[in-house]
Amino acid sequence: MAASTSHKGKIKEVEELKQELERCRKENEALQLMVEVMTSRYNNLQTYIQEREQRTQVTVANKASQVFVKADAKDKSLVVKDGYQWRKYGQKVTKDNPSPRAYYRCSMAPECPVKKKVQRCMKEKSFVVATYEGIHSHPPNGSPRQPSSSPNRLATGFMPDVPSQDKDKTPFSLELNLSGSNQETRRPPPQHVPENYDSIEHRSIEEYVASLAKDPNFTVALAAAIAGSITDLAKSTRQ
DNA sequence: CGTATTTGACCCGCGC
DNA sequence: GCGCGGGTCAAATACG
Repeated sequence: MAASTSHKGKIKEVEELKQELERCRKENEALQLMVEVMTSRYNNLQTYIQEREQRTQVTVANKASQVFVKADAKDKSLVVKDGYQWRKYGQKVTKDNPSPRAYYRCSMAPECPVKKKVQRCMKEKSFVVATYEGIHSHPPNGSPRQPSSSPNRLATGFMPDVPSQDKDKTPFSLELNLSGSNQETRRPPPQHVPENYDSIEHRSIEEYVASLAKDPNFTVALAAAIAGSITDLAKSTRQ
């Protein structure tokens, strides 16, 4: 009867494997559903943001946006990888911060009016603060010094961002739009968005991050970002 | 040699 | 008017 028990054992093993397979299949389905829901939400958010940007492009053109970038405290270069090419045209030591402030102009297109100021955060030396002014008249990461061939690009404008290929190089970045008081067309800023740079400087980053985590809007945006990453990952694994 | 960066000089707005 | 501070210019320098 040894052959019979061995046969039964094999059958049991197969059953167990089948169950395991079924369990994995269900888990996979659940995950796929989750990814689909998150992708859908992400797309909705993207569409919403694009519509808003188009509606407020005139006011946005005059607003500065600040980006916090995590950088090595020992690294003095103040380089912020944001997908654009910048030409340094000045450096100043300001009164309120011992670290020098660097002034850059966008060099990807000669007519591009965008400028940025980069300065190491006084309290958190592992962060640098980049302040962007204006809207790019060309796409990011294009061929250098090539003016945009499409005039429609001028109307839409390009806000500073961190392109996917540079995300690995930039451990952390956080974009803030410095909204003025006369912006009826824009949603009122959430509690965690400070009015100006000074208010960021005078609070600790940890405190700021903690307040971010409590904000439901930020949680939604974070979920969307994660969904985007998952979608990208799923695409790359399929290839 | 062409291009990018550095850095002191200069300009301009603001407060006193 | 003067001084101060932030922003920009431009000659000198560095670099590939």
